[in-house]
Amino acid sequence: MTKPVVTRFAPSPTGYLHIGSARTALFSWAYARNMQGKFLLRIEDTDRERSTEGAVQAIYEGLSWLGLKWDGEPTLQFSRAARHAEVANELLARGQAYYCYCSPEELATMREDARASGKPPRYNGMWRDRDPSEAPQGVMPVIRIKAPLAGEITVDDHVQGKVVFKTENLDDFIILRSDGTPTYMLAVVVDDHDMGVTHIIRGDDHLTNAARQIIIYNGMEWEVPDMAHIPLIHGPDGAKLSKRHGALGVGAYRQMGYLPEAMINYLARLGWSHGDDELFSVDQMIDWFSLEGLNKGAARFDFAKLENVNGHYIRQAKPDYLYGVMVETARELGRDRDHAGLVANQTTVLAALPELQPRAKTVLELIDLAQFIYAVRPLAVDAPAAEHVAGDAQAVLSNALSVLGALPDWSVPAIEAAVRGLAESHGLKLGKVAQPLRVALTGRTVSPGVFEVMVLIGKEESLARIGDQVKA
RNA sequence: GCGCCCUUCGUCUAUCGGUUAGGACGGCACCCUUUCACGGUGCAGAGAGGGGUUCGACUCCCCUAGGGCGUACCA
Repeated sequence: MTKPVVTRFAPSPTGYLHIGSARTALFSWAYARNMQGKFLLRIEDTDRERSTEGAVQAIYEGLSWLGLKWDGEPTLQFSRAARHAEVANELLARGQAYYCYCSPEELATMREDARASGKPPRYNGMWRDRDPSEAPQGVMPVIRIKAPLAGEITVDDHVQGKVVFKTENLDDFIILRSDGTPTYMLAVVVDDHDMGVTHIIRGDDHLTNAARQIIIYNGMEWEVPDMAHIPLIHGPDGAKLSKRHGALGVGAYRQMGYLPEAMINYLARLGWSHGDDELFSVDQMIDWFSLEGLNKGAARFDFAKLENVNGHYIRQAKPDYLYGVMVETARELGRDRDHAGLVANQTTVLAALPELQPRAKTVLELIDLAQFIYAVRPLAVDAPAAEHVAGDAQAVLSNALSVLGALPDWSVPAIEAAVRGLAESHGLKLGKVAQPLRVALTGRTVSPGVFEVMVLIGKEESLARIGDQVKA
Protein backbone atom coordinates (compact mmCIF):
# COMPACT_ATOMS: atom_id res chain seq x y z
CA MET A 1 0.00 0.00 0.00
CA THR A 2 0.97 3.60 -0.53
CA LYS A 3 1.08 6.18 2.20
CA PRO A 4 -2.09 6.90 4.14
CA VAL A 5 -4.45 9.49 2.77
CA VAL A 6 -4.67 12.89 4.42
CA THR A 7 -7.32 15.34 3.25
CA ARG A 8 -8.22 18.71 4.61
CA PHE A 9 -10.93 21.29 4.64
CA ALA A 10 -9.63 24.85 4.65
CA PRO A 11 -12.35 27.47 4.97
CA SER A 12 -11.76 31.13 5.60
CA PRO A 13 -13.73 32.38 8.60
CA THR A 14 -15.34 35.38 6.97
CA GLY A 15 -18.99 34.51 7.48
CA TYR A 16 -21.11 31.47 8.07
CA LEU A 17 -20.25 28.00 6.82
CA HIS A 18 -21.58 28.25 3.30
CA ILE A 19 -23.60 25.31 2.03
CA GLY A 20 -21.21 24.90 -0.90
CA SER A 21 -18.25 24.77 1.45
CA ALA A 22 -20.06 22.21 3.54
CA ARG A 23 -20.39 19.97 0.50
CA THR A 24 -16.70 20.36 -0.25
CA ALA A 25 -15.95 19.38 3.33
CA LEU A 26 -18.27 16.40 2.98
CA PHE A 27 -16.39 15.08 -0.03
CA SER A 28 -12.99 15.54 1.62
CA TRP A 29 -14.26 13.88 4.74
CA ALA A 30 -15.88 11.00 2.88
CA TYR A 31 -12.75 10.36 0.88
CA ALA A 32 -10.56 10.31 3.97
CA ARG A 33 -12.96 7.97 5.76
CA ASN A 34 -13.25 5.71 2.75
CA MET A 35 -9.49 5.46 2.51
CA GLN A 36 -9.19 5.13 6.27
CA GLY A 37 -7.06 8.23 6.27
CA LYS A 38 -7.22 11.50 8.12
CA PHE A 39 -9.42 14.52 7.60
CA LEU A 40 -7.85 17.72 8.87
CA LEU A 41 -9.32 21.15 9.44
CA ARG A 42 -7.44 24.35 8.78
CA ILE A 43 -8.92 27.77 9.41
CA GLU A 44 -7.52 30.19 6.86
CA ASP A 45 -7.60 33.33 8.90
CA THR A 46 -4.74 35.23 7.32
CA ASP A 47 -7.12 37.98 6.22
CA ARG A 48 -7.19 39.79 9.54
CA GLU A 49 -9.68 42.35 8.29
CA ARG A 50 -12.45 39.94 7.47
CA SER A 51 -11.83 37.00 9.79
CA THR A 52 -13.97 36.80 12.90
CA GLU A 53 -14.08 34.53 15.90
CA GLY A 54 -17.81 34.09 15.39
CA ALA A 55 -17.20 32.72 11.94
CA VAL A 56 -14.68 30.24 13.31
CA GLN A 57 -17.30 29.00 15.75
CA ALA A 58 -19.87 28.78 12.95
CA ILE A 59 -17.50 26.50 11.06
CA TYR A 60 -17.00 24.22 14.05
CA GLU A 61 -20.71 24.10 14.77
CA GLY A 62 -21.69 23.57 11.16
CA LEU A 63 -19.29 20.68 10.67
CA SER A 64 -20.25 19.15 13.99
CA TRP A 65 -23.95 19.37 13.22
CA LEU A 66 -23.38 17.56 9.95
CA GLY A 67 -21.31 14.95 11.74
CA LEU A 68 -18.13 15.74 9.84
CA LYS A 69 -15.58 15.17 12.56
CA TRP A 70 -12.10 16.33 11.83
CA ASP A 71 -9.01 14.61 13.14
CA GLY A 72 -6.81 16.36 15.67
CA GLU A 73 -6.84 20.01 16.51
CA PRO A 74 -7.71 22.57 13.84
CA THR A 75 -4.76 24.48 12.41
CA LEU A 76 -5.07 28.24 12.58
CA GLN A 77 -3.22 29.50 9.57
CA PHE A 78 -2.40 32.90 10.95
CA SER A 79 -0.41 31.32 13.76
CA ARG A 80 1.94 29.88 11.17
CA ALA A 81 2.93 33.22 9.64
CA ALA A 82 6.55 32.88 10.74
CA ARG A 83 6.86 29.54 9.02
CA HIS A 84 5.36 31.02 5.84
CA ALA A 85 7.88 33.85 5.85
CA GLU A 86 10.62 31.31 6.42
CA VAL A 87 9.65 29.43 3.28
CA ALA A 88 9.44 32.68 1.32
CA ASN A 89 12.98 33.46 2.33
CA GLU A 90 14.10 29.98 1.48
CA LEU A 91 12.63 30.46 -1.97
CA LEU A 92 14.59 33.72 -2.15
CA ALA A 93 17.76 31.90 -1.18
CA ARG A 94 17.12 29.25 -3.78
CA GLY A 95 16.79 31.89 -6.45
CA GLN A 96 13.16 30.94 -6.96
CA ALA A 97 11.81 34.26 -5.76
CA TYR A 98 12.83 37.90 -5.65
CA TYR A 99 12.06 41.26 -4.07
CA CYS A 100 9.78 43.61 -5.96
CA TYR A 101 9.62 47.31 -5.12
CA CYS A 102 6.69 48.30 -7.27
CA SER A 103 4.12 50.58 -5.73
CA PRO A 104 0.41 49.76 -5.91
CA GLU A 105 0.02 52.65 -8.34
CA GLU A 106 2.65 51.27 -10.67
CA LEU A 107 0.98 47.90 -10.62
CA ALA A 108 -2.40 49.41 -11.36
CA THR A 109 -1.15 51.24 -14.43
CA MET A 110 0.71 48.11 -15.47
CA ARG A 111 -2.56 46.18 -15.45
CA GLU A 112 -4.39 48.92 -17.31
CA ASP A 113 -1.77 49.07 -20.02
CA ALA A 114 -1.84 45.34 -20.45
CA ARG A 115 -5.59 45.27 -20.65
CA ALA A 116 -5.62 48.15 -23.12
CA SER A 117 -3.31 46.30 -25.46
CA GLY A 118 -5.36 43.11 -25.20
CA LYS A 119 -2.80 41.33 -23.06
CA PRO A 120 -3.51 39.42 -19.87
CA PRO A 121 -3.18 41.81 -16.93
CA ARG A 122 -0.12 40.35 -15.35
CA TYR A 123 3.00 41.57 -13.64
CA ASN A 124 5.72 42.36 -16.17
CA GLY A 125 8.61 41.08 -14.11
CA MET A 126 10.40 44.40 -13.98
CA TRP A 127 12.20 43.53 -10.74
CA ARG A 128 12.82 39.93 -11.62
CA ASP A 129 16.44 40.40 -12.59
CA ARG A 130 17.17 43.79 -11.17
CA ASP A 131 19.72 44.13 -8.45
CA PRO A 132 18.38 45.08 -5.04
CA SER A 133 20.86 47.95 -4.99
CA GLU A 134 18.58 49.69 -7.45
CA ALA A 135 15.78 49.60 -4.91
CA PRO A 136 14.12 52.89 -4.13
CA GLN A 137 14.64 54.20 -0.63
CA GLY A 138 12.06 53.58 2.05
CA VAL A 139 9.98 51.09 0.10
CA MET A 140 9.17 47.82 1.79
CA PRO A 141 9.36 45.19 -0.91
CA VAL A 142 7.13 42.21 -1.51
CA ILE A 143 8.50 38.83 -2.45
CA ARG A 144 7.40 37.40 -5.76
CA ILE A 145 7.78 33.88 -7.00
CA LYS A 146 9.98 33.44 -10.04
CA ALA A 147 7.60 31.66 -12.36
CA PRO A 148 8.99 29.80 -15.35
CA LEU A 149 9.05 32.04 -18.42
CA ALA A 150 8.30 29.32 -20.91
CA GLY A 151 6.76 25.90 -20.97
CA GLU A 152 3.63 24.74 -19.30
CA ILE A 153 2.26 23.61 -15.98
CA THR A 154 0.01 20.58 -15.97
CA VAL A 155 -2.50 20.05 -13.23
CA ASP A 156 -3.31 16.36 -13.19
CA ASP A 157 -6.70 16.55 -11.60
CA HIS A 158 -8.83 13.62 -10.46
CA VAL A 159 -12.00 15.31 -11.60
CA GLN A 160 -10.97 17.60 -14.43
CA GLY A 161 -8.27 15.42 -15.95
CA LYS A 162 -5.03 16.89 -17.21
CA VAL A 163 -5.36 20.66 -17.39
CA VAL A 164 -2.54 22.47 -19.10
CA PHE A 165 -1.60 26.07 -18.41
CA LYS A 166 0.99 27.93 -20.45
CA THR A 167 3.38 29.60 -18.05
CA GLU A 168 3.23 32.78 -20.08
CA ASN A 169 -0.27 33.21 -18.70
CA LEU A 170 0.94 32.90 -15.15
CA ASP A 171 2.86 35.86 -13.79
CA ASP A 172 5.26 36.30 -10.91
CA PHE A 173 2.63 36.52 -8.21
CA ILE A 174 3.30 37.79 -4.73
CA ILE A 175 3.99 35.23 -2.03
CA LEU A 176 4.95 37.51 0.85
CA ARG A 177 3.42 40.93 1.35
CA SER A 178 5.40 44.03 2.15
CA ASP A 179 4.30 43.72 5.78
CA GLY A 180 5.85 40.28 5.93
CA THR A 181 2.60 38.31 5.94
CA PRO A 182 2.05 35.51 3.45
CA THR A 183 -0.47 35.55 0.67
CA TYR A 184 -3.01 32.78 0.31
CA MET A 185 -1.01 31.13 -2.44
CA LEU A 186 2.05 30.64 -0.26
CA ALA A 187 0.24 29.83 2.97
CA VAL A 188 -1.83 27.09 1.36
CA VAL A 189 1.15 25.35 -0.14
CA VAL A 190 3.28 25.55 2.98
CA ASP A 191 0.48 24.37 5.25
CA ASP A 192 -0.66 21.57 2.99
CA HIS A 193 2.91 20.39 2.79
CA ASP A 194 3.64 20.69 6.49
CA MET A 195 0.36 19.06 7.45
CA GLY A 196 1.18 16.13 5.21
CA VAL A 197 -1.88 16.58 3.02
CA THR A 198 -1.90 13.98 0.27
CA HIS A 199 -5.17 14.86 -1.43
CA ILE A 200 -6.49 18.36 -1.97
CA ILE A 201 -10.20 18.30 -2.62
CA ARG A 202 -11.65 21.76 -3.14
CA GLY A 203 -13.91 23.87 -5.34
CA ASP A 204 -12.95 24.26 -8.97
CA ASP A 205 -12.70 28.01 -8.47
CA HIS A 206 -9.20 27.05 -7.33
CA LEU A 207 -8.22 25.25 -10.50
CA THR A 208 -6.14 28.13 -11.86
CA ASN A 209 -4.60 28.59 -8.44
CA ALA A 210 -3.48 24.99 -8.56
CA ALA A 211 -1.15 25.84 -11.42
CA ARG A 212 0.30 28.74 -9.46
CA GLN A 213 0.72 26.62 -6.38
CA ILE A 214 2.56 23.99 -8.35
CA ILE A 215 5.16 26.62 -9.16
CA ILE A 216 5.78 27.01 -5.43
CA TYR A 217 5.91 23.26 -4.87
CA ASN A 218 8.46 23.03 -7.66
CA GLY A 219 10.45 25.93 -6.26
CA MET A 220 10.75 24.10 -2.94
CA GLU A 221 11.12 20.74 -4.65
CA TRP A 222 8.17 19.44 -2.69
CA GLU A 223 5.92 16.70 -3.92
CA VAL A 224 2.66 18.01 -5.37
CA PRO A 225 -0.36 16.42 -3.69
CA ASP A 226 -3.14 14.72 -5.64
CA MET A 227 -5.86 17.16 -6.51
CA ALA A 228 -9.58 17.00 -7.16
CA HIS A 229 -11.36 20.20 -8.12
CA ILE A 230 -15.05 19.72 -7.71
CA PRO A 231 -17.57 21.88 -9.55
CA LEU A 232 -19.40 24.57 -7.64
CA ILE A 233 -23.08 24.59 -6.75
CA HIS A 234 -25.21 26.94 -8.79
CA GLY A 235 -28.59 28.49 -8.20
CA PRO A 236 -31.78 27.33 -9.94
CA ASP A 237 -31.06 29.76 -12.77
CA GLY A 238 -27.63 28.29 -13.41
CA ALA A 239 -25.90 31.38 -12.18
CA LYS A 240 -24.04 31.82 -8.97
CA LEU A 241 -25.86 30.58 -5.92
CA SER A 242 -27.54 33.58 -4.37
CA LYS A 243 -28.93 33.88 -0.88
CA ARG A 244 -32.52 33.59 -1.92
CA HIS A 245 -31.61 30.45 -3.80
CA GLY A 246 -29.99 28.65 -0.94
CA ALA A 247 -26.55 30.17 -0.48
CA LEU A 248 -27.02 30.07 3.24
CA GLY A 249 -25.01 28.87 6.15
CA VAL A 250 -25.66 25.35 7.33
CA GLY A 251 -27.11 26.85 10.50
CA ALA A 252 -29.88 28.37 8.41
CA TYR A 253 -30.82 24.94 7.14
CA ARG A 254 -31.00 23.63 10.66
CA GLN A 255 -33.30 26.51 11.51
CA MET A 256 -35.47 25.71 8.50
CA GLY A 257 -36.03 22.29 9.97
CA TYR A 258 -33.75 20.11 7.89
CA LEU A 259 -32.16 17.08 9.48
CA PRO A 260 -28.38 16.74 9.20
CA GLU A 261 -28.66 13.24 7.76
CA ALA A 262 -30.93 14.63 5.04
CA MET A 263 -28.49 17.44 4.29
CA ILE A 264 -25.64 14.97 3.97
CA ASN A 265 -27.63 12.70 1.69
CA TYR A 266 -28.84 15.55 -0.49
CA LEU A 267 -25.48 17.30 -0.69
CA ALA A 268 -23.76 14.04 -1.51
CA ARG A 269 -25.97 13.56 -4.56
CA LEU A 270 -25.17 17.05 -5.77
CA GLY A 271 -22.18 16.37 -7.96
CA TRP A 272 -21.50 12.85 -6.88
CA SER A 273 -23.26 9.60 -7.60
CA HIS A 274 -23.05 5.91 -7.05
CA GLY A 275 -25.11 4.44 -9.86
CA ASP A 276 -28.79 5.06 -9.33
CA ASP A 277 -28.63 5.16 -5.55
CA GLU A 278 -30.54 8.10 -4.12
CA LEU A 279 -31.12 7.47 -0.44
CA PHE A 280 -28.26 6.13 1.62
CA SER A 281 -26.74 6.42 5.05
CA VAL A 282 -23.44 8.11 5.79
CA ASP A 283 -21.87 4.72 6.33
CA GLN A 284 -22.97 3.63 2.90
CA MET A 285 -21.65 6.83 1.43
CA ILE A 286 -18.26 6.32 3.06
CA ASP A 287 -18.24 2.80 1.75
CA TRP A 288 -19.12 3.86 -1.77
CA PHE A 289 -17.24 7.13 -2.06
CA SER A 290 -14.63 7.57 -4.71
CA LEU A 291 -13.22 10.51 -6.61
CA GLU A 292 -14.29 8.81 -9.85
CA GLY A 293 -17.91 9.28 -8.86
CA LEU A 294 -17.55 13.05 -8.88
CA ASN A 295 -19.12 14.98 -11.72
CA LYS A 296 -17.47 17.59 -13.88
CA GLY A 297 -20.43 19.87 -14.39
CA ALA A 298 -21.86 22.28 -11.87
CA ALA A 299 -25.06 21.21 -10.12
CA ARG A 300 -28.01 23.41 -9.33
CA PHE A 301 -29.42 23.60 -5.86
CA ASP A 302 -32.98 22.30 -5.70
CA PHE A 303 -35.06 22.91 -2.58
CA ALA A 304 -37.83 20.59 -3.75
CA LYS A 305 -35.53 17.62 -3.75
CA LEU A 306 -33.98 18.58 -0.43
CA GLU A 307 -37.50 18.66 1.02
CA ASN A 308 -38.24 15.25 -0.36
CA VAL A 309 -35.09 13.78 1.10
CA ASN A 310 -35.76 15.48 4.40
CA GLY A 311 -39.28 14.07 4.44
CA HIS A 312 -37.81 10.63 4.00
CA TYR A 313 -35.53 11.02 7.00
CA ILE A 314 -38.31 12.45 9.12
CA ARG A 315 -40.43 9.41 8.36
CA GLN A 316 -37.53 7.11 9.19
CA ALA A 317 -36.59 8.83 12.42
CA LYS A 318 -37.29 7.56 15.89
CA PRO A 319 -39.88 9.69 17.72
CA ASP A 320 -37.67 10.43 20.69
CA TYR A 321 -34.92 11.67 18.41
CA LEU A 322 -37.33 13.92 16.54
CA TYR A 323 -38.83 15.13 19.78
CA GLY A 324 -35.42 16.33 20.89
CA VAL A 325 -34.85 18.11 17.60
CA MET A 326 -38.26 19.76 17.80
CA VAL A 327 -37.65 21.06 21.30
CA GLU A 328 -34.22 22.32 20.39
CA THR A 329 -35.46 23.96 17.19
CA ALA A 330 -38.31 25.70 18.97
CA ARG A 331 -35.88 26.95 21.56
CA GLU A 332 -33.36 28.16 19.00
CA LEU A 333 -35.99 30.01 17.02
CA GLY A 334 -37.38 31.66 20.13
CA ARG A 335 -40.76 30.01 19.69
CA ASP A 336 -41.41 30.05 23.41
CA ARG A 337 -45.00 28.88 23.30
CA ASP A 338 -44.06 25.87 21.18
CA HIS A 339 -41.06 25.14 23.32
CA ALA A 340 -43.09 25.22 26.51
CA GLY A 341 -45.89 23.20 24.98
CA LEU A 342 -43.56 20.51 23.71
CA VAL A 343 -41.71 20.24 26.99
CA ALA A 344 -44.90 20.07 29.05
CA ASN A 345 -46.48 17.40 26.86
CA GLN A 346 -43.61 15.08 26.09
CA THR A 347 -45.57 11.87 26.49
CA THR A 348 -48.43 13.05 24.31
CA VAL A 349 -46.14 14.43 21.63
CA LEU A 350 -44.17 11.21 21.51
CA ALA A 351 -47.41 9.28 21.16
CA ALA A 352 -48.60 11.57 18.38
CA LEU A 353 -45.36 11.63 16.39
CA PRO A 354 -45.88 8.44 14.40
CA GLU A 355 -49.05 10.01 13.02
CA LEU A 356 -47.35 13.32 12.41
CA GLN A 357 -44.14 12.15 10.75
CA PRO A 358 -45.56 11.13 7.36
CA ARG A 359 -47.24 14.51 7.16
CA ALA A 360 -44.18 16.69 7.61
CA LYS A 361 -41.32 17.61 5.30
CA THR A 362 -39.42 19.62 7.88
CA VAL A 363 -39.07 19.80 11.62
CA LEU A 364 -40.86 23.14 11.49
CA GLU A 365 -43.88 21.47 9.93
CA LEU A 366 -43.68 18.82 12.59
CA ILE A 367 -43.90 21.47 15.26
CA ASP A 368 -46.86 23.06 13.54
CA LEU A 369 -48.62 19.72 13.36
CA ALA A 370 -48.02 19.09 17.05
CA GLN A 371 -49.56 22.36 18.09
CA PHE A 372 -53.01 20.85 18.43
CA ILE A 373 -51.78 19.12 21.53
CA TYR A 374 -51.01 22.24 23.49
CA ALA A 375 -52.94 24.89 21.62
CA VAL A 376 -54.87 27.39 23.71
CA ARG A 377 -58.58 26.49 23.98
CA PRO A 378 -61.07 27.05 22.62
CA LEU A 379 -59.81 26.42 19.13
CA ALA A 380 -61.04 28.39 16.22
CA VAL A 381 -62.57 25.92 13.80
CA ASP A 382 -62.77 26.73 10.15
CA ALA A 383 -65.97 26.23 8.20
CA PRO A 384 -64.54 24.10 5.38
CA ALA A 385 -63.53 21.46 7.85
CA ALA A 386 -67.07 21.24 9.12
CA GLU A 387 -68.51 21.23 5.62
CA HIS A 388 -66.62 18.15 4.83
CA VAL A 389 -69.08 16.15 6.78
CA ALA A 390 -72.37 15.74 5.01
CA GLY A 391 -75.96 16.07 5.98
CA ASP A 392 -77.37 15.81 9.47
CA ALA A 393 -74.00 14.90 10.86
CA GLN A 394 -73.02 18.54 10.39
CA ALA A 395 -74.70 19.53 13.56
CA VAL A 396 -73.12 16.69 15.42
CA LEU A 397 -69.71 17.56 14.17
CA SER A 398 -69.84 21.27 14.87
CA ASN A 399 -71.21 20.48 18.27
CA ALA A 400 -68.37 18.08 18.81
CA LEU A 401 -65.80 20.56 17.70
CA SER A 402 -66.98 23.08 20.18
CA VAL A 403 -67.07 20.51 22.93
CA LEU A 404 -63.56 19.40 22.15
CA GLY A 405 -62.31 22.90 21.58
CA ALA A 406 -63.52 23.93 24.98
CA LEU A 407 -61.63 21.20 26.73
CA PRO A 408 -59.05 22.61 29.09
CA ASP A 409 -56.94 19.54 28.71
CA TRP A 410 -56.41 17.40 25.66
CA SER A 411 -55.10 14.43 27.44
CA VAL A 412 -56.29 11.24 25.85
CA PRO A 413 -58.62 10.31 28.71
CA ALA A 414 -60.13 13.77 28.65
CA ILE A 415 -60.74 13.61 24.93
CA GLU A 416 -62.17 10.16 25.16
CA ALA A 417 -64.47 11.11 27.97
CA ALA A 418 -65.70 14.15 26.08
CA VAL A 419 -66.26 12.23 22.89
CA ARG A 420 -67.99 9.45 24.72
CA GLY A 421 -70.30 11.86 26.41
CA LEU A 422 -71.08 13.53 23.14
CA ALA A 423 -71.79 10.29 21.38
CA GLU A 424 -74.16 9.25 24.08
CA SER A 425 -76.02 12.54 23.94
CA HIS A 426 -76.73 11.72 20.31
CA GLY A 427 -77.88 8.28 21.16
CA LEU A 428 -74.70 6.62 19.99
CA LYS A 429 -72.32 4.45 21.87
CA LEU A 430 -68.63 4.81 21.43
CA GLY A 431 -66.74 1.62 21.09
CA LYS A 432 -63.25 0.80 22.19
CA VAL A 433 -60.72 3.38 21.23
CA ALA A 434 -57.63 1.69 19.94
CA GLN A 435 -55.04 4.36 19.39
CA PRO A 436 -54.51 7.35 21.55
CA LEU A 437 -54.75 10.56 19.62
CA ARG A 438 -56.72 8.92 16.91
CA VAL A 439 -59.60 9.37 19.26
CA ALA A 440 -61.87 12.22 18.80
CA LEU A 441 -65.28 13.12 17.79
CA THR A 442 -68.30 11.72 16.13
CA GLY A 443 -69.05 13.11 12.73
CA ARG A 444 -71.56 11.02 10.93
CA THR A 445 -72.91 7.58 10.64
CA VAL A 446 -70.94 5.76 8.00
CA SER A 447 -73.16 2.74 8.03
CA PRO A 448 -75.58 1.39 10.61
CA GLY A 449 -73.61 0.85 13.77
CA VAL A 450 -70.46 2.55 12.49
CA PHE A 451 -69.82 6.22 12.94
CA GLU A 452 -67.04 8.59 12.23
CA VAL A 453 -64.36 9.46 14.67
CA MET A 454 -61.85 12.13 13.92
CA VAL A 455 -59.19 14.13 15.56
CA LEU A 456 -58.07 17.48 14.36
CA ILE A 457 -54.40 17.94 13.96
CA GLY A 458 -52.54 21.10 13.25
CA LYS A 459 -53.16 24.76 13.22
CA GLU A 460 -56.35 26.40 12.12
CA GLU A 461 -54.99 27.16 8.69
CA SER A 462 -53.65 23.71 8.10
CA LEU A 463 -56.20 21.34 9.47
CA ALA A 464 -55.34 17.77 8.87
CA ARG A 465 -57.74 15.12 9.94
CA ILE A 466 -57.08 11.58 10.75
CA GLY A 467 -60.09 9.44 10.19
CA ASP A 468 -61.00 6.29 12.01
CA GLN A 469 -64.04 4.18 12.33
CA VAL A 470 -65.49 2.98 15.53
CA LYS A 471 -68.20 0.41 15.88
CA ALA A 472 -70.99 1.50 18.12
C1' G B 1 -10.21 41.41 -23.13
C1' C B 2 -7.11 37.02 -21.91
C1' G B 3 -6.71 31.99 -19.67
C1' C B 4 -9.06 27.62 -17.91
C1' C B 5 -13.37 24.55 -17.02
C1' C B 6 -18.32 22.80 -18.00
C1' U B 7 -22.94 21.25 -21.32
C1' U B 8 -28.01 13.93 -21.06
C1' C B 9 -35.57 14.99 -19.32
C1' G B 10 -37.60 21.53 -15.78
C1' U B 11 -33.80 19.73 -11.62
C1' C B 12 -30.10 15.86 -9.60
C1' U B 13 -28.10 11.96 -12.33
C1' A B 14 -26.94 6.54 -14.88
C1' U B 15 -24.41 5.40 -19.40
C1' C B 16 -17.44 4.53 -19.31
C1' G B 17 -18.50 3.14 -28.88
C1' G B 18 -23.50 -0.91 -30.06
C1' U B 19 -29.36 0.36 -24.58
C1' U B 20 -36.63 0.85 -26.75
C1' A B 21 -30.94 6.42 -23.37
C1' G B 22 -32.29 3.93 -17.04
C1' G B 23 -33.43 6.01 -12.01
C1' A B 24 -34.80 10.00 -8.51
C1' C B 25 -37.23 14.92 -7.48
C1' G B 26 -40.94 17.91 -9.48
C1' G B 27 -45.54 17.69 -12.85
C1' C B 28 -49.97 15.01 -14.56
C1' A B 29 -53.47 10.69 -14.20
C1' C B 30 -55.24 6.65 -11.56
C1' C B 31 -55.34 3.34 -7.12
C1' C B 32 -55.35 3.10 -1.70
C1' U B 33 -57.72 6.30 1.95
C1' U B 34 -64.82 8.71 4.97
C1' U B 35 -59.95 14.16 5.17
C1' C B 36 -54.53 15.43 4.71
C1' A B 37 -50.36 12.71 4.18
C1' C B 38 -47.71 8.08 3.42
C1' G B 39 -47.67 4.13 -0.08
C1' G B 40 -48.58 1.90 -5.10
C1' U B 41 -49.26 2.05 -10.58
C1' G B 42 -48.94 4.65 -15.06
C1' C B 43 -48.01 8.99 -18.46
C1' A B 44 -45.31 13.20 -20.41
C1' G B 45 -40.26 14.70 -20.44
C1' A B 46 -33.22 14.76 -22.49
C1' G B 47 -28.04 13.81 -25.42
C1' A B 48 -27.11 22.69 -27.00
C1' G B 49 -25.94 23.39 -32.62
C1' G B 50 -22.59 22.11 -36.66
C1' G B 51 -18.61 19.37 -38.60
C1' G B 52 -15.49 15.16 -38.46
C1' U B 53 -13.22 9.89 -36.70
C1' U B 54 -15.71 5.00 -36.87
C1' C B 55 -19.15 -0.51 -39.58
C1' G B 56 -21.50 2.16 -35.47
C1' A B 57 -21.51 7.78 -31.59
C1' C B 58 -24.59 10.78 -25.73
C1' U B 59 -19.78 8.53 -25.33
C1' C B 60 -13.48 10.29 -29.11
C1' C B 61 -11.61 15.05 -31.94
C1' C B 62 -12.58 20.21 -33.91
C1' C B 63 -15.63 24.66 -34.36
C1' U B 64 -19.81 27.62 -32.67
C1' A B 65 -23.24 28.96 -28.90
C1' G B 66 -24.44 29.20 -23.83
C1' G B 67 -22.90 28.99 -18.72
C1' G B 68 -19.12 29.07 -14.85
C1' C B 69 -14.36 30.14 -12.59
C1' G B 70 -9.88 32.87 -12.60
C1' U B 71 -7.25 37.16 -13.92
C1' A B 72 -5.63 41.33 -6.13
C1' C B 73 -0.01 43.08 -1.34
C1' C B 74 -8.84 38.40 -0.74
C1' A B 75 -9.11 33.59 0.38
